[in-house]
Amino acid sequence: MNLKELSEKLGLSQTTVSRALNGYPEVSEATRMRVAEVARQFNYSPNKRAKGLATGRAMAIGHVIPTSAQHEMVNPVFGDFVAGACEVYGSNGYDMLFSQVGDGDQENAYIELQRKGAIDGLIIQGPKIQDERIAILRKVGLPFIVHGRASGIDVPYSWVDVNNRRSFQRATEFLCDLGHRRIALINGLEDMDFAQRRRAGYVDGLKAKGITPDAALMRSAEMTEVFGHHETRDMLAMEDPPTAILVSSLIVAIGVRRAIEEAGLKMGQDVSVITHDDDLSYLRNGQDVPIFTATRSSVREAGRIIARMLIDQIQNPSIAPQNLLLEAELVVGRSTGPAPRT
Amino acid sequence: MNLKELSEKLGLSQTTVSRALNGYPEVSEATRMRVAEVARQFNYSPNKRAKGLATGRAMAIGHVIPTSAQHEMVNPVFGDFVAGACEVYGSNGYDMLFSQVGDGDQENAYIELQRKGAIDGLIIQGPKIQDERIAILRKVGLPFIVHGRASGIDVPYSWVDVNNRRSFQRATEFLCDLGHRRIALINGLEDMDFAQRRRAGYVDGLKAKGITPDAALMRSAEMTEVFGHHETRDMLAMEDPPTAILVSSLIVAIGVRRAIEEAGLKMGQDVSVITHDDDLSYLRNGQDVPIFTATRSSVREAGRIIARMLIDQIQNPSIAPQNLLLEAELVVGRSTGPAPRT
DNA sequence: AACACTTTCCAAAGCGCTTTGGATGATTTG
DNA sequence: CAAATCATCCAAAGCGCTTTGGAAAGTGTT
Repeated sequence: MNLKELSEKLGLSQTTVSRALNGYPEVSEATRMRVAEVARQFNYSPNKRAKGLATGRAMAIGHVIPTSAQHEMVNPVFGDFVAGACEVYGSNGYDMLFSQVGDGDQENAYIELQRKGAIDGLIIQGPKIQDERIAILRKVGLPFIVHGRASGIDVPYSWVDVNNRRSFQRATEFLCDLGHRRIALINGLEDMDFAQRRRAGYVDGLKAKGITPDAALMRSAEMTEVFGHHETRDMLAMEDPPTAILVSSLIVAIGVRRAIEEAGLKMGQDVSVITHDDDLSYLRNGQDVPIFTATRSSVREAGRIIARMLIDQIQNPSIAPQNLLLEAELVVGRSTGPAPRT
Repeated sequence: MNLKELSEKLGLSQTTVSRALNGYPEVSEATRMRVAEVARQFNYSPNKRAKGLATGRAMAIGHVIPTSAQHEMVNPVFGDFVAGACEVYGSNGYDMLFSQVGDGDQENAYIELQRKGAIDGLIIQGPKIQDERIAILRKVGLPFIVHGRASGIDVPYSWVDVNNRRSFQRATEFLCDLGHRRIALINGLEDMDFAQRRRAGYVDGLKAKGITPDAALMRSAEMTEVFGHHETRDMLAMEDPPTAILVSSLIVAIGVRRAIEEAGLKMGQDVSVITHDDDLSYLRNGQDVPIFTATRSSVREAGRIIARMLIDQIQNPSIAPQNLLLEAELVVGRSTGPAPRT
């Protein structure tokens, strides 16, 4: 059943049927009702490709996945983010489209995406320092919003980010106030913008309390459980081991905890841990009482916020770039305690 | 730059240019080269919507997300699966499209999806017992493959599944052979097909060893860390607590482990644990030595396999439904040991 | 009754591509 | 040398929708 057949069935022109269905005022309420009724009855719904071709809008929002070795999607944080965005897309009639793109020539990839007309806008995740995608997209003219920020990019662009620097500074100072002096940082990959900011916050916090940062206590890599375990075991074996560890993700923190326990120590007593918590649905930080003291900020909610912002921007292209800095809350759990006496 | 402009620039007809670009034989190699060169130079790429409209193919594969309370995407297993599929889609020119669909009338949703022509086929995840989606899709005529199976559906359809029953039976017998008699099962939601099969395997395993299943030792819910922790704490407080626990997911197992340790017990000594391990990239089961004894089967690889199968089916619609049963391997880690003497 | 508005509807063009059914000229064949 | 064949190319129709620019019918005004 297509428009033509439907209109024949109704004894109306395609124009009128189309207008009736899309809520244009040039059609009487009576015929609109009739059209709607018959359309429902025959299970008519317009062909998306044809509609897209005619209107120039795809009703889809893109997420580009670089073909790197470590696929972005496997990151559980990604899943929650995308779930949040998808909720908003869905209720606004947008679909979500992932396309895999060789990391080689990003530039052409975006131009092509624009040309192909498969999407109306896109979200950039995991911005790096000096991320080149921003300049490319500004040139290409596709609406986009960055989840995070890219240090070193001065041109205006829309972003939504968590105040990583402040939250890690607070967490660091919190640990200092508990008497800790040897505080480690297990960070994400340091070419990622958020990781840089977290480190800056951590260093600021230490300095504010008169502690000199120690490079041996700063680790960074892809945020896996195994990584957290490995680095913690390594550091606990040092002659001057840390008494507290600041961790970038709950998944990593689980590895940290495993290493602490394997060493026969007790978390929150012998070693304090604060982690960032993205409030993942499948990996809650405890139920009532938080397991870990954490800087918490729901990434799923961030997904919702960004999706809404992007849809706004698509529907109203003249809008100026918007920015939003979310504050993480510091929730105190049972993984922190006063520094042990030596 | 569209086809018309490009063909004018080349002094050729749209027909010829289109054919040159799509590899048809009716065009000389010389002009084909020329066309390709100029197309690259002007960064031409065909409009996807127009192409789709003309060819009737969308070059996109759908994943439908029901708008339930618990969003499917937040499941890390989902992320890995989808990443695997996306790799294969990408290298075959397909995009991946998620659409949110009210759980209310699934039937109409699929008919609409077909009608809208936004996708060429789809993957069904998380099949339930007697899953109605299969019948609907067969009727609608969209190619699809089920990740998992749906008990109670007898008509032929394509699926790829892990032999959940056998792997859980093996795991159960493995525990029995270690002397355990009180073996608990912490399962996923039991309206999910895989959960049913795992339970059946578990019960079979017990019976094969002459043990009567105890309903008090079988728990099931959404597979979160908190759930694993909660149920384990609950069961360890029983007067006749289990000495071994079979767990449905690594995430749940992490909660189980937390509860065991909180109770002052030692995993692999006081309480043995076997978990299913989907081999998630961000949540590896240890590095060299596995932490948990586990039934392992990479869900990411499953994603790749299914994607390939689906693309086959799309390109060759006359193909008969295909089925593939993957075997999980039982890897022995440090979470299991002989039953403690009482 | 003649006029100007509204209201309600329609025919046809256009979105950018593929594909059918020739047309044209070059090459081979009897 | 005329006829048949082949290699290249093209004009135009069509995919299913929206939207422009009217036309026809109904309403109210003088």
